[in-house]
Amino acid sequence: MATHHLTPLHRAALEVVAAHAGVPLDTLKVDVPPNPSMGDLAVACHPIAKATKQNPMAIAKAIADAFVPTDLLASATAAGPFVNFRANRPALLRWVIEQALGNTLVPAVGTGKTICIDYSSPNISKELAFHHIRSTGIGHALAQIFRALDYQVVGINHLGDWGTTHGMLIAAYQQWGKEDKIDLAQLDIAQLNELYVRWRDHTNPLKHEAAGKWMAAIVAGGDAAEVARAALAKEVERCALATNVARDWFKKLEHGDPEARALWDRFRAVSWAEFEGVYDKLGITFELVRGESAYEPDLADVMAELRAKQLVETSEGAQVVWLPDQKVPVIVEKSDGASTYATRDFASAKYRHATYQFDRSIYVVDRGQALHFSQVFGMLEKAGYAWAKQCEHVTFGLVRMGGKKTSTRGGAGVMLKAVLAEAKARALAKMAEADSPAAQLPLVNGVPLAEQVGIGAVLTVVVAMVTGTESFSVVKALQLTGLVACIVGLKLVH
RNA sequence: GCGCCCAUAGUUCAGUGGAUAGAACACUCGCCUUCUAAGCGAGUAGUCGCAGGUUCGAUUCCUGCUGGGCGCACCA
Repeated sequence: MATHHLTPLHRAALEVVAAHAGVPLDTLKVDVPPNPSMGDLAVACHPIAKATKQNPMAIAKAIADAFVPTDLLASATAAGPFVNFRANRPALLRWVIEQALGNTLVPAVGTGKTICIDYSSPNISKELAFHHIRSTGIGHALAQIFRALDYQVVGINHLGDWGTTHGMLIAAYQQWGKEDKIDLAQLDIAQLNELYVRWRDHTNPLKHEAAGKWMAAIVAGGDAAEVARAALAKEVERCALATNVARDWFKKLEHGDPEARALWDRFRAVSWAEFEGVYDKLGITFELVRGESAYEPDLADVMAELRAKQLVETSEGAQVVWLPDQKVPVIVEKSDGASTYATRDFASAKYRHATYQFDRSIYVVDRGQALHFSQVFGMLEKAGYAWAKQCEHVTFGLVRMGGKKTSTRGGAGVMLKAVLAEAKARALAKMAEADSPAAQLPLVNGVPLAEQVGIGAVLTVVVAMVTGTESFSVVKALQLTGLVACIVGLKLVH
């Protein structure tokens, strides 16, 4: 047990037991008794019993009998193999108040250390879906905690603004933009999102209107099956061609094609304006907003480096890196020569280390990305960077609403804006219904109280649910009881 | 098929190598001079998935099994 973070009270209890038994401090630990009436702190004597081959109950009794009150400890009693201590309340309270006033209640364990935290990192050109609040909220909470511990925190928003997805958007705009009379000057994120979803459907053979009939016919067999099979094959081929069109657009973008670049710039600006509004509402901030595209100039160097270190092989036309104990290699360059996000994350990790000399670099990303991050960290290690061990992937599970996933891939996403609006509306209704005096308070920091309460509740619940199969509902979040109510209350005070 | 994660109260989730495993919601009862709601108080609630192992002691650590989630090369 790390003894350097102990409060004087904990240390005092440990010292009493350790001194009497003649064992080092760090072999013992302090617990809280199951019942407050038993005492404030408990030290178990089992480790001493093990070391000295004595009866733990006898040891505890001997220590309690020999106890002499100290500045901080008022009494000691033996309870089975435990020594239970009661604190000297006035002395303890004085200590707590002094620490609180001096703002030293939280140990400054991070002084002089830098920590990079990658969170939120949404994809440009898609609306912020509800699930984005997980990474955003957890990352921001971690950042605040590390700041309180006196770390220098670099909150990073690694925008997904590069890659084939953006080729898809350009392709979709080329395909439908004109006929739909999409005005680039008036473009909004909903339209971009729609283009994206439409393109994904456009390149998915199973989304063809006749796909259901074909599948049925194939299952039924006979001559009709042959016809259906041919039609499906044709559709698959068309989708493959369309997919290549998107890949080509991304390649053009990577090579600086002016038309591709201009569209991408516009899509990016529209998206960022939208994101900023939401972050503002949530009270989320970043030290660095740097998209994947910013690493594009580094990619050639990364490839050269990986090749120089003889890590790259050609496999099925793509450039790949094999990692130990992995059945599938990491693709660092696609067969058409375009980059992948593994390469870009490799470059961004190097950038972060070069720029901030971080002691830790944390990525707050859902656990579906676990393989990806283990690959990126693995490549860094294989490339000889010792600091790869200081990189960590902080995972969390998917958010479910009503038992369903909230992914945007299929276009059935739940929008973050909608959830926040609902939270606000419900908070407002709740206040009015309870005839609460709070409803009379018009603004807190210029924002309607209901909005603060609603957002606070949603953020708190979303950050609190870290493991397992989460299920979220706004109604639940707004059951302002217990912990949630306390935290929301604190948020309002600040 | 392979890999990673998870399994605790009716539900959603905490938690720990040690003493009686917790909270919220739900449910039941009571209080707030009438009813309802909100509020407050109390109560009921558990084979800690199953089976072995390590240990003085396992819900916690290890192995196997079962059940669920996610991921497995040119999306990010």
